[in-house]
Amino acid sequence: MTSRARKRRDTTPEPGGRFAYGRLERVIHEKARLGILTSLLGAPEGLLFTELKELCALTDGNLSRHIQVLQEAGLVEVWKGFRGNRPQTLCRITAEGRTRFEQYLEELERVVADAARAAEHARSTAPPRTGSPRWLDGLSPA
Amino acid sequence: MTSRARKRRDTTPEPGGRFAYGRLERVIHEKARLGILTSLLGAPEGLLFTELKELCALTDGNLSRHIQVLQEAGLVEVWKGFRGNRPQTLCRITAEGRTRFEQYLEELERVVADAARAAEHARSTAPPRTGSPRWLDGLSPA
DNA sequence: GGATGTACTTTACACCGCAAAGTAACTCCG
DNA sequence: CGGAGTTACTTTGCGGTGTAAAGTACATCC
Repeated sequence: MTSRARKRRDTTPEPGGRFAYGRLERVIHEKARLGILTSLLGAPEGLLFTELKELCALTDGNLSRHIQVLQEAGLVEVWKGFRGNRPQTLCRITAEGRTRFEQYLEELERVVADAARAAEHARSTAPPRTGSPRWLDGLSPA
Repeated sequence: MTSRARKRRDTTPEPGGRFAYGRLERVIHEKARLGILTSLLGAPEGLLFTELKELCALTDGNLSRHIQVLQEAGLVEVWKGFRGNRPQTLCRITAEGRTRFEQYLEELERVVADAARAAEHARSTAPPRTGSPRWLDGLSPA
């Protein structure tokens, strides 16, 4: 049932693939942003720019940019105001942000579980292999 | 104890930070590569290019590039040879690759655990908040 | 023999994380 | 008062990179 009449070359992968992890949203799947979202998940009342900066050990510019991205993606809301006379930015995860992050986390758990299963499987079937595989005709190490 | 004599501006974050996740290696922390490494973890004897392509639902070019990156990082070995008269590429995770990936996975578990804790904490303390936070003087939604 | 398929590699580019520099307003000190 | 330093950010610049598209080389089918 491979469709006939593909005009030009088309290497589009069939969806699926046991280890494709398509649900790992790009916007979320990022070191720094993972930290930010995790922090915010635990603080429904929101966190200040400075608090986030500390928690995630980010530079100002870095954090600024990531917040902007998360905001544009609709994952967080940003409130700008003043505390006394200094500017203060408050970030809060949105309802949508929470659900999307939770979906992402489910997929992450799947990664961890798959890896654990894989490691287990490998350990139980074959002793850790070294040396060259011999079932290839002409073989070269790189 | 903040060091005196910082000549110019320096926003370098102190290492640490509860949600910094510094152990999430860049090379590994990538959707596609996560799939590849997980696949390889479960197959100590290695996997063929085509098998990986299927498993991870990647295009040829894409997979080629990622394998190259992983190889340059020392995480996988690549063997090139022929099966019959067609070229066949075999990838195998290296010993170092396995340990680095396992370290990465530990950090990933930490992310998941932290997020779970955060969600739990949020649920138990405050009812999900909506509306504007009122403890900022001049507030504006964006 | 050329059209199509397999098994890749190479190229091209748009996007993006991150550090450094910039802005603006306040505070401290001599 | 002035300027040096701090806070709380935003903007800019650039080097790195994921991905689609095109390219290569060989084999097979009609």
